[in-house]
Amino acid sequence: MEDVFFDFEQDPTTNFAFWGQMDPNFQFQNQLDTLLLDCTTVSGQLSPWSSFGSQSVFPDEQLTLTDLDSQSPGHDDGGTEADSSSADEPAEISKRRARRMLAHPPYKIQRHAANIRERKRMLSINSAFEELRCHVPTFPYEKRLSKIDTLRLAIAYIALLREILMSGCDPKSYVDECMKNGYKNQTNAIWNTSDLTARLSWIKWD
DNA sequence: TAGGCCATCTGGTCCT
DNA sequence: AGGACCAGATGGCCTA
Repeated sequence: MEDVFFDFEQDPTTNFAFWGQMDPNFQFQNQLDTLLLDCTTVSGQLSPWSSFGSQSVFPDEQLTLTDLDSQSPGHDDGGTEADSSSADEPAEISKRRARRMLAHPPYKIQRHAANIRERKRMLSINSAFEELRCHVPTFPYEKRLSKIDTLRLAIAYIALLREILMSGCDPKSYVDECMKNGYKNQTNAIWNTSDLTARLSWIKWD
């Protein structure tokens, strides 16, 4: 886990992001989400393949996409490629031919629909991460947790909560005790890697 | 400028 | 057959 930025001396008015605050992109993401929902509806109406019937666009061709050179995604959809006559090798010709096939409108429409679905899926994952960030303890002005840090801290937090439950102690005194005595217990290893007790010391337990 | 993080596109695989 | 899920590739942004 990378170092977590935290400076107790830091002026609260500085521009360090606090995870509890609204993500500056949140509003934009919501708008994008709405847009994607609309697009999904539209793309559902489009139904890329149905609009072209059940007949394959490539009746004679079984495209071997894995054989294609990995063109930089999103930068060459195949439609911009010049028909150079310099490459005579059959393999090269086959590749170019395949790229041209991929540039056919039905494929592009289906791909575009898949991209929209994928973006929507990632948005839902990200919103779940946002929700999770709100449930893990952080320092008051700690930098917004990355996804991987959020997951690791959540795991550590759950482990600590389980220990507190098993101990039957008061949570605050349990954390205080851990801070005082250090990490003698091997079972603490799971959660003490995240400075969790230090973070928890900032929680108002009442 | 390098490295971390992230969004996006993409093709393959699995599932319904 | 089509959608969900996944991982790789890529480029942009930000920070030390």
